[in-house]
Amino acid sequence: MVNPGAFRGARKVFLMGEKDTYSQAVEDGYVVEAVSKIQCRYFKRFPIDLPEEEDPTPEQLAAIDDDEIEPDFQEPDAEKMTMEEYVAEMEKLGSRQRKIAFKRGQIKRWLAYQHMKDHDVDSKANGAHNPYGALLYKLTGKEFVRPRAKTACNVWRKTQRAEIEAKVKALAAEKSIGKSAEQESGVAQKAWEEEVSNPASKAPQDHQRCILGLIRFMHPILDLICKATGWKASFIAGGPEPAHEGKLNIISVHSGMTTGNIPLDFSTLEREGYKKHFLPMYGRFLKKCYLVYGSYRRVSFPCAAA
DNA sequence: ATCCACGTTGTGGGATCAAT
DNA sequence: ATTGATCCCACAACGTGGAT
Repeated sequence: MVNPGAFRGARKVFLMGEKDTYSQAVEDGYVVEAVSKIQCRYFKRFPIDLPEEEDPTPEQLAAIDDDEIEPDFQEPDAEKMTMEEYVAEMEKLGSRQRKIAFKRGQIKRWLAYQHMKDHDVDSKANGAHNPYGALLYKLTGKEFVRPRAKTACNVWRKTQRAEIEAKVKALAAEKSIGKSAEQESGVAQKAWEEEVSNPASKAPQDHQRCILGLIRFMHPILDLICKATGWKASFIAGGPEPAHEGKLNIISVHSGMTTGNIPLDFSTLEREGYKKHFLPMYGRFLKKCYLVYGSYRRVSFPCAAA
């Protein structure tokens, strides 16, 4: 047996059942909210005070009402007990809260790990490492940042500016500032600047990386175009693929569906004609683009990526 | 006995956020 | 640019069955 994992029995069964909800949330971009919801549902079924090795009965689980309002956990009342009792109660409350926080972390990690395993996610292709990051930055000219919420600390320190300023000045006078951090960030900064300002890489590996990420990159943009214009949008792209000895390939992405019970996108609705006429038309065009090299099959990418 | 393969867990430290 | 708080990821460590 391998490591049995943090969740077993009914707990594991429950979490397994939440995997789809989680994947949907990843796709639609509301992971944080979904995880919180799953955590709530988990604690409804498996209260933090229920021993780990103990499962609720199926009847108990079936009786759970997720919409039922959670009662607040009672804070100990200092007036109704001795100091020692109060301290003990507060410690109990604290340890219970730590336990909850830890369990929430476990649930979050478990869901992330399972999702990664099921969907074969390449973390390097996401987020900051997205090969389209630099391109997107160039296309839009600037980042599109969402408005930021205020933290309690930031609100508080507005009222303390004078004191903070004075203390900081006193401290800064005592300590000399190290150079190593400066150097370290200088290197990263240079790499970033190069990535943003340099022309797109011509290396076959980089082309292949971008080809593989094309759908993931284009789909959200097409969806946004549909929303912004009220139109339907399709995207078509093609050319030699380094990973297939430079053979021509066509990728198309469609956004927007027909009305009706079973909504269909452009290529699905017009499947026959799309395959018979549309793709060959585009293929003929591509062949004329790459024939310049003599044979589009061989010459375009002599050092095909592995 | 010892090493290897593997699925999983926990965490240190870097990245990011939200503000000035 | 700079800050502290928070978030997140890569990776080390773990547990255990199977191979040698």
